[in-house]
Amino acid sequence: MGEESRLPTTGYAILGLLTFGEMSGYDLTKAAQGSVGFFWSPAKSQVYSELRRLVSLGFATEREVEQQDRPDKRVYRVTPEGEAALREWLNDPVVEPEQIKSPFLLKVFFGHLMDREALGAQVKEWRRQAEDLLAQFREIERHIKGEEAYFFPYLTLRCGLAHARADIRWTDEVLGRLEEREGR
Amino acid sequence: MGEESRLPTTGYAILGLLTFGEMSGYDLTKAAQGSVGFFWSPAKSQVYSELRRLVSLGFATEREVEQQDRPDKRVYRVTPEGEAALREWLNDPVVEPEQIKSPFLLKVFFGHLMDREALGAQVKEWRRQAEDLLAQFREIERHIKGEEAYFFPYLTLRCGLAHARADIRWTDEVLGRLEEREGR
DNA sequence: GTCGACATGTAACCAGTTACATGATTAA
DNA sequence: TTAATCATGTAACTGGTTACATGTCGAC
Repeated sequence: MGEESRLPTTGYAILGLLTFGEMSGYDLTKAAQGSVGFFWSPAKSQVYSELRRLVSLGFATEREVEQQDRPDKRVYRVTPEGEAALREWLNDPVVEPEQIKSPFLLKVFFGHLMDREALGAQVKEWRRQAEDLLAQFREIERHIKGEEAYFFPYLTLRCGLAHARADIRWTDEVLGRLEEREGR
Repeated sequence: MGEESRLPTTGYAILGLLTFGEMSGYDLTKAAQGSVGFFWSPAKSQVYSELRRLVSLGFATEREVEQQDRPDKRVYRVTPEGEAALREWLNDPVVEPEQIKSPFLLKVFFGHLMDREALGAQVKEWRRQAEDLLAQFREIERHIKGEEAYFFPYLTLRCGLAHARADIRWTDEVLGRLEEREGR
């Protein structure tokens, strides 16, 4: 016991989603998109291969479901061992820092090599995207705010909201500084 | 011309850093850590293999430098073609959304499966890390604020500052909500 | 009747990580 | 003299992405 064979994080994400009920790979991919996808988004092929591993480790069970209208599917369910492994990971006190990949910030960093208008346009586009996200988050908030069942997801949503707002304010600051610099 | 053979983003990151001067793979890795590393951090082996590709594409040139005290090294320089490719990428109006991987937020999302104290402790650790980052950013800001040469890097720094502050505020909110919930 | 969205998954590839290798210098 | 850090890089592995495959249903 304590056989610490750390899964890739995607594995835990899947186990976590499976605690909400039996799902197929397709279901999981969809479920992720609308929830944890904002801070953890596995590709679908990744979901499928990870599911195979979870089964082989005894962390999930597989069941074939035949359908008439649609392709047959395999649905998965967490086992007690799977949930134990998940809990162990969750309670592990090590807090990995988040990792960000932002091609856009990279471009800004090298802004001196960009055309003036190209940079301005991209910053504005970035702002638009942040506003889109913010609207999406607000919409979700309307639905889950105050719902005890969504207490923890709501916390992560609040984080998303804070970041989207910070991004919008930042783009305004940048646009201001660029204009001011133009004047010099 | 316009031979659009899109490099992986790491390739552009390296080309960008090389515009500041001739560097070895080791130098590049170090340089990235203190600057673009906050939003784009290639592993060193990735830097080396990408350099090989850049040379083979004619985007960089390689030069052997012998040293007595230390291992010999190969230093790299951008070619005009390399800079052109970089500029093309920079000016391309497509703005890719940033991608975030946050095992921590994933844990919070599944907080209902965590032990009370474990969650609290990890949120506090998260806050600590955000404060560390904030301090680091403030220190960098002291050095580069107002320096025209660092105008664009400074913009990205401002983004980092905004995010670090948002994270700290968010953790405080979370801690508050957790406590309040405890009472119920 | 064709085109896009829903539904389910596999295979091939590549980006990126971890582990390995090696030697010199400095601090304890 | 042993360990840690600087300095430079390669090899082996794996997580994750893109492209491929296939069939149904609804909309136009």
